[in-house]
Amino acid sequence: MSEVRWLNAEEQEIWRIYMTACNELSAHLDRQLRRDSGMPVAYYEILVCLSEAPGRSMRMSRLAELCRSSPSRLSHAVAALEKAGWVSRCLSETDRRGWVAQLTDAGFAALENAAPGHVTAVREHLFDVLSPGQLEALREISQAIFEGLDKAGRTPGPS
Amino acid sequence: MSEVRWLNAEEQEIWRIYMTACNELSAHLDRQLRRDSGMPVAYYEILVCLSEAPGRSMRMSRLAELCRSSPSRLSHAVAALEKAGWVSRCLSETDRRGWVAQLTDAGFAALENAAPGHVTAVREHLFDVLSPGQLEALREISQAIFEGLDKAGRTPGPS
DNA sequence: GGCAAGCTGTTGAGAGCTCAAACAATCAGT
DNA sequence: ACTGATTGTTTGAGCTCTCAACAGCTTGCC
Repeated sequence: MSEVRWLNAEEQEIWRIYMTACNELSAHLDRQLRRDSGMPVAYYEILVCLSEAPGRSMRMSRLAELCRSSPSRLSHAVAALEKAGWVSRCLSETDRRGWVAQLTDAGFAALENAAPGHVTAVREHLFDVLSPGQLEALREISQAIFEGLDKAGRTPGPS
Repeated sequence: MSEVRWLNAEEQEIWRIYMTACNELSAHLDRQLRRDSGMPVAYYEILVCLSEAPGRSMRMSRLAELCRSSPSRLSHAVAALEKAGWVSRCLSETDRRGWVAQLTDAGFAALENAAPGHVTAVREHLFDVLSPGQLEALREISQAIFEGLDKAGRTPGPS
């Protein structure tokens, strides 16, 4: 029940520029991918995960875990990808509750078509504007933030 | 027309952890604000901008600029905020094309109610997990990314 | 004055997300 | 086996965002 520790001007600026840069970068990449390949970044990441899996296929639950997606969100997304002909679904043979998503040939082709533009944009707007030291710092910073969230998530704390 | 410069394993890890940390932090704060105060972060930011403006009111176009929002998005958002009774709109007196959004007393009260929890969450998950040196680095990194995007936006370049 | 061009903001359709609810298959305990 | 809890996934409603199209006002120029 202690007093709120408000942000001073400097802290507000850091907070604001951090969120702005990340959001604008996400938005830029999403527009690029939609325009050039007709898919949002979230769908691209699903296809990438599938393409790297053995047999280009994976259980829905495992896929959701890798993509940091809720089961519901993944279910909707895979339904859309199925409609586009990029993914197919079939019942798991070992556990009849489960479904296995598989990348189709058309899906793999779409991914091969989309990847160069996407990777080029990431390199241009992230790796080309930061020094090696800054990249290492960014990794450590991001890990600290992520671990802080993760810990709080597992231990239902104050916020 | 040169070859694509793919990301190596280390670069992929940095890219991935950066996006994940920022997205998870955003999602965490959005859930907190929705749960405790019934508004998404995007709406909270609109209310903050208005609360700091003279007369707690501002032209829609200026507000969109400050919130880094498209005119359309802001228009939808303010319509929702008006429905909630937190914002009111009236025609500009100087330019009859324009509208002025104003924070209502109920909107100011909602903001006062929401701010402590939000700021506490930001402090807990950002400022409390990073050292002063990391915060300064994060500011510089974010500025570099943002300026890189901004420049590319004004000069229609490769991506 | 009159007209084209530009600015300001809204609207509607559609896409993707979240949340809560549902449902079927499995597991653990008796 | 039977029952209840748990797991894996889907579904539907509602919300917010994007994009493209539109409408009203203003400005500059003849």
